[in-house]
Amino acid sequence: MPKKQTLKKIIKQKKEPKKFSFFDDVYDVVRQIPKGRVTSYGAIANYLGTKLSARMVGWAMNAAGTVKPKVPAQRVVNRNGMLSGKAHFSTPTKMEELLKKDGVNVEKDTVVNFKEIYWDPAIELNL
DNA sequence: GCATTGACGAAGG
DNA sequence: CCCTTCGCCAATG
Repeated sequence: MPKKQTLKKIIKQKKEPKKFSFFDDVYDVVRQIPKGRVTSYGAIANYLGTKLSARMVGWAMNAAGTVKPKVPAQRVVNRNGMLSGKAHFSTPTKMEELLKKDGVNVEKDTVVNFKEIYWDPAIELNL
């Protein structure tokens, strides 16, 4: 995991032959989310130094299911702890099921005790 | 190449 | 406290 870097720099990298892009970075972080914990798009964006571009994180997740080592996108929710992306899973209930399997209680498309199991990469990975 | 959209988030009314 | 607007930037038409 590289240190914080500006999105512009990441974009620049994207131009490089190297395939390391913003998305790969996002995937990498998401894969490090411990079981039973969740985080938000904004937190990841913040960790990558682009906190104002949380949308890009979500956009990156859009391809999460298409990449090789599948990304546990179910552990990534919006700032309210709502499963905003559940519609993008194979089935609308898949995300919830996966979370519950992780030991995360979900109620009405929202993570219970979200704040308590919240995992912030910028803090946990502390850079 | 401009316009629209999007799994977000903060700020303003 | 709910709703709207704006910023962010890649992808898509």
